[in-house]
Amino acid sequence: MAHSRPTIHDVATRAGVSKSLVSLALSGSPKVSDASRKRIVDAAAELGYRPNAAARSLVVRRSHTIGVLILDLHNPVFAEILDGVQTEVRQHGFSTMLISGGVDPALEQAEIDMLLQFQVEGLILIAHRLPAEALRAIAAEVPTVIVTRDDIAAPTMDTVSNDDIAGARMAVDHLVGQGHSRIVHLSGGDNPVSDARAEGYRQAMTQHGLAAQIHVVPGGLTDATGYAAVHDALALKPTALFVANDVAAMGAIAAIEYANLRVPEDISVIGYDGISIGGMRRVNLTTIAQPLADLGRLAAQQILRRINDRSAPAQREQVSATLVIRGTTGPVAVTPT
Amino acid sequence: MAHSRPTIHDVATRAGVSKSLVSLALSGSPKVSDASRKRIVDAAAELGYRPNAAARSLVVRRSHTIGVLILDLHNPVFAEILDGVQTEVRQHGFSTMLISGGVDPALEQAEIDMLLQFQVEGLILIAHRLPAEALRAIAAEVPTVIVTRDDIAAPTMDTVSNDDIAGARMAVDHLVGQGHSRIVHLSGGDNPVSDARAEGYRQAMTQHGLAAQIHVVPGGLTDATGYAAVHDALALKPTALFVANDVAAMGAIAAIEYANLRVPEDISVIGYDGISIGGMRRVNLTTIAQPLADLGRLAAQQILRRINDRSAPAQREQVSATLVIRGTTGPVAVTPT
DNA sequence: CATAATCGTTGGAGCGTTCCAACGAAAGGT
DNA sequence: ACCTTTCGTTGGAACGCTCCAACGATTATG
Repeated sequence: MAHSRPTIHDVATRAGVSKSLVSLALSGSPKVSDASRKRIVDAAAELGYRPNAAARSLVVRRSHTIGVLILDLHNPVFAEILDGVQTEVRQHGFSTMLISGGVDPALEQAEIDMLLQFQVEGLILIAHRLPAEALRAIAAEVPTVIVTRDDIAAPTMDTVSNDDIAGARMAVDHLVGQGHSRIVHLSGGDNPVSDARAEGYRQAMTQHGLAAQIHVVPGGLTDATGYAAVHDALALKPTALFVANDVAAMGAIAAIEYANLRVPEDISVIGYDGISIGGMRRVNLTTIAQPLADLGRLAAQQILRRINDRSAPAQREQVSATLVIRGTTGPVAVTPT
Repeated sequence: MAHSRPTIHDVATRAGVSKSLVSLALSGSPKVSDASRKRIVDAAAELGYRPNAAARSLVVRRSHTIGVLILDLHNPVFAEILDGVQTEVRQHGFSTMLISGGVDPALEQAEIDMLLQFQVEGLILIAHRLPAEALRAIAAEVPTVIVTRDDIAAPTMDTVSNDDIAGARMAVDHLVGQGHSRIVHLSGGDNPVSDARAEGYRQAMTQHGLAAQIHVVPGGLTDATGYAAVHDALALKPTALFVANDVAAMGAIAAIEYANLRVPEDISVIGYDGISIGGMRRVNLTTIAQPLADLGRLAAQQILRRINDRSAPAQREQVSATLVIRGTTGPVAVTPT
């Protein structure tokens, strides 16, 4: 039973040298004789030696780990962002410690505390629910970047997001371009991202002279809430729906079809996010696509930058979303419902 | 600039006690006077003290972290399993360190090495690609549980999986029950899980006296590979397709519809996994559903059990999949294509 | 009243590393 | 022949924490 792992000391005695030399050899120092190096490497291999990262990080005061908080793993958006983070971060010799937050902001704070105890060198928060104040406190302590939100400012906190207002306007523009005017927005509930998208909807509607047609139906960001919100939306007799995100849009489409209406013939639906399943022909969802993996990649780059220079000025990067026209939107019917 | 974090020593001097007492007080020992405890707690709060997990784990020789390796974050199956792992593990005061493996098995091994350097107390491998030998070496060193595979045995390695052969048979049974006989299997490529599902398909076909109809078209586990494999499958003029997993099934359906055939009227399609998006009405995929979150939960329970008793006998838990009939399968057409 | 037990507290050792100052031996320069 | 440099190597301190043995002061026991 290899119950206690071999330490550097075990390797040293086996190779007949001092532990210092083992450390030197294993970190690839040039000032170790070839003979010693070989003996050390062999001894380490025979013993199955693996350096203890906790001990190392204690002395070098670096953990080479960055913490990632994800709101909800079920939403594929976040998995795709995470993937971008992961690949970028790994290339620079860092690991990620992942926490998926719960619904409760207090729990979220506890999770972050735990990450900080592990001495993560940076924090990437993907769609969190923390109050601005708590966020600033965290950012003051450790390099932090927020993904998908940029409404909170702190001197040393970076953000990477897409311009939700602009994206929402693109959605409405597309719908109007297809001849729609009775365009209802299914909101994503009470959070900054959804607020911005609703705001973009209002702006674009107003700009197109459709201020009188503005209707925001409260909903959520999940399949179920999208499904449920359709009932209220249909009462407004829309010809098109702009839904706050793709997942909810898929739920909405289900509900529309359940009500014996066709998409897009009777009602056009456009989502937001650009999750990959939306691109599967089975789903075929028209959407405003964010470059999700890029979002993750950029977040990783920002955090690495700030780790190297903690006092760098706050950077708020924006990526631009693009309209992806697929099968759930079409021209308005000649005889409106 | 709070560049160097306060240590236990800082708290001690501020509270006017020794660092030992601080340690005692903060770990909730009863042998600390109320007066001292209060002073210590206050001092810690004022300083924003946060214990250094690396230092602690060095001395207590426990990291309270378990490592999770995920093959591919893009497949929603894994996210759902991970979610189950996460909630269970957290309840027991553990954290997770997540790595999403690449395509390259060598890279996977490197990732695991890194997890081990961080002194994770256990390893949960969700759909890995490691050779049996490497796996046994790892299991000998640290508690390990494999999710979604049970073909490799090691004395101290647990597995949790569903019975893929039985599940695949259920799929075929369902199709046969709908009158199908020209049932083609789109395989998931060359990996143990896909092999088992193909094997179940063959067994069931044989059992139903359809041995002559057995056709396995090589494919993969992604949307794109499912889409691509349909071309070969259609050449066999099937009335039903059993696809190795849900994601590929969605790709397959897209390809079928692109070929101007209808699902399920012309061709029935059944998948495997039970990912949640399959349940969205927009997708509405008939499938063999694994209890994914349960899979994750069980894996977590096994790892925790083994952490407490490293020499426990290997446990191979199986969960049972269930047939979920939705809209992509139906009775065979009276005039077969 | 002396001794023993209890209480709250403390210094120090040790966890597995890295890194620095310093070592002796060999090689080079004069 | 001596002094200096270079090379390979080493012991020990430090990182921040926990835990143990031991402390003095108070309280209980005989």
